Amino acid sequence: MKRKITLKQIAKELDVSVSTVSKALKDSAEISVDTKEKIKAFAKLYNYKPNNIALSLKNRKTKTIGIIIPEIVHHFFTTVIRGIEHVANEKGYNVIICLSNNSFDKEVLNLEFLANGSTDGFIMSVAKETQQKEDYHHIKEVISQGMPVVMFDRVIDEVICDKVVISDKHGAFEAVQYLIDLQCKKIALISTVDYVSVGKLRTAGYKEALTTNDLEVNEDLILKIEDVDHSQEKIEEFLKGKDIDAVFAVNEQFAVNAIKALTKLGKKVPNDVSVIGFTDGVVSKSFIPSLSTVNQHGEDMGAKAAHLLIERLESETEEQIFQTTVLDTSLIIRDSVKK
Amino acid sequence: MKRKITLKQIAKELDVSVSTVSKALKDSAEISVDTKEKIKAFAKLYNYKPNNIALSLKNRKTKTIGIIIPEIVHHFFTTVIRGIEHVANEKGYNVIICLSNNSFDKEVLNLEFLANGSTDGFIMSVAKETQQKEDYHHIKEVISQGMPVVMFDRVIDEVICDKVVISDKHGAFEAVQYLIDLQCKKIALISTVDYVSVGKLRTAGYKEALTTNDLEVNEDLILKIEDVDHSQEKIEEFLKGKDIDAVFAVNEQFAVNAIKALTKLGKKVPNDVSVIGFTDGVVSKSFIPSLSTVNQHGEDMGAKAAHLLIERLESETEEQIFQTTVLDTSLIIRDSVKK
DNA sequence: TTGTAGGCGTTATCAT
DNA sequence: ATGATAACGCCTACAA
Repeated sequence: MKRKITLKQIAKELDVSVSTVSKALKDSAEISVDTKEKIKAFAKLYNYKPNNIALSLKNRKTKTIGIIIPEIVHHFFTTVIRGIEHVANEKGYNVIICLSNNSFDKEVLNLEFLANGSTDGFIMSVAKETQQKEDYHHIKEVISQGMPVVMFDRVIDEVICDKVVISDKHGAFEAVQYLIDLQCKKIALISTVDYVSVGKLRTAGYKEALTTNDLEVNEDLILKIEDVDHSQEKIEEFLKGKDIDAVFAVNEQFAVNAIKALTKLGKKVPNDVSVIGFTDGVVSKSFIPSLSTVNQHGEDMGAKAAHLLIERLESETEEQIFQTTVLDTSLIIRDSVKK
Repeated sequence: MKRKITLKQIAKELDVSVSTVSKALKDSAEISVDTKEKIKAFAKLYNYKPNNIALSLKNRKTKTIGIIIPEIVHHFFTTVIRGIEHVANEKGYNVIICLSNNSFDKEVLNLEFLANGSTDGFIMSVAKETQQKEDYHHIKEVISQGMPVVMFDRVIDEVICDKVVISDKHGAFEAVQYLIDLQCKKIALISTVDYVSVGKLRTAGYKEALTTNDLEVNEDLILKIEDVDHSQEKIEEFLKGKDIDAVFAVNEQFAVNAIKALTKLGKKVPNDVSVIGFTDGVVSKSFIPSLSTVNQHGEDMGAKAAHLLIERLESETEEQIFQTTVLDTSLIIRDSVKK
């Protein structure tokens, strides 16, 4: 088995110096055509590839971007990753992904691991547990050490860095407005607990839409779910006996759960109750009835985040002004709402 | 902004040598308690962390495992990753994920990138395009350079390495046998094109179940889908006017598409037609009717793959015997089949 | 107890 | 046209 070959080995075999080999392979004008040919042929034969680690050490940069996300199940994150990769590859960067599994400790470990030389910068969406603990020292730490960080989706106000978010509040507003325009008057909200930033914002959008239209916010029609694993039961219990004509759910899962619960309770979607969810995923299209959702344009988000990060990585000056980019959502109307 | 601090800087600040610092931070007995204290305190203050890149270069190992998978949308891959991470972290390894997006070129790039020093070994499931081209030089290359590779799910016979697969054929067999036991006689198969190894195997299992039960294999009842993006139309067209009492689909997507098509055609699932899919994903549970599937135990698969890889990484001898581990599947019966 | 030197693989600078 | 040397950050055998 031929181990990976190094410049040194090539040099020895060909009885030249290491620097000659290095230059030859870079097609330097300093080296004679003869030797260049010889060296290149040999290198090709042994499939020489420069060692990234050595290059990284020498250049003090890795040309790779680290992505840290809570979980990968979500179709949304997949699209964001695609957007990041697209831009990154175009600019000659590689991308490596680490999952926090929504665990604070895991997030800290991942960040430390990647920050110690493995990446030039980060694009991240923080773990639920981290938002709950409100402990962001690990992120601030890497930033203070000069690693650029771009946050997306679940962002933290108190961490100073570039951010890309969608207009959660406005997206929710539009969805609820749509329901109101359909003459719905008793619109339930199924949200997450408030420490999840997006849940909070979407709830705010819901409330604003109601008040803007002179509808009362009825806390009895608002459900906040802590434990996603048992959302189905919670939602069934919540909807039982409620007199409603629409449901707005802050994610795909809850929307599906709501429809199932409503069906169980003998209500027809969309005839009796219209339902709109948030985040367009795989389930939305497949589900019967297909789900109306607020679409988040994940790919644009990823692309924007990558641009912001790379710009910072490659700018000479240490710009201290950070920006938050707000991307619009769009409403996708499918079968789960009345026509 | 305090840049990341190095041993050298600490040494200079404290007016000692670099090796003294290095030893002190490792709590070496060679260094006096006084200096150790002093150095440790200073290091802590400046949050010193050894540079991974330098360590990797020195040790010629990175303690990280590279995962290369076609796409991340599949719930199945998510579970595999979880299994890998669990074992890897336990053994002190980190995990980085790269996506091939089912593209051959991307797979080659990812492999080259990670093979040049970034990882100690790979766990991978090959891209669809790669299986189609039957070009595996890139994988053979890294293996010949001494990087252990473990393949899972979509494995390649002609590449010699450890493999972890599920008993695709047997899983399919069991599913179809189940349908036969329900007295189904006209069972359609919706599969992928044959170059996708798992599609081929599952098709074989389907056929074997039929022949074992003295049922004829009717090629008219077999659909092979090339273009996943238009599977819905294909399936509708295929099922139109077909006299069948069951459908076995080789993935979740096709199963869902089939149910939708059947519903459109006025057939009831499961009363008129029973449906079983392969791979238990997010959609299966949510769908109405909930999907019966062949469950793949992705987490076990990932764990096994990680064990195999780490064993090879840490064994002194260069074992030349490779093993293929076959994991059992299990049938999950939900509402999409008759009781 | 502390320091020096060499090396991991590469490249840039400065000889020869 | 080619080679020697130093440096990136770390560790360790050996020297002082």
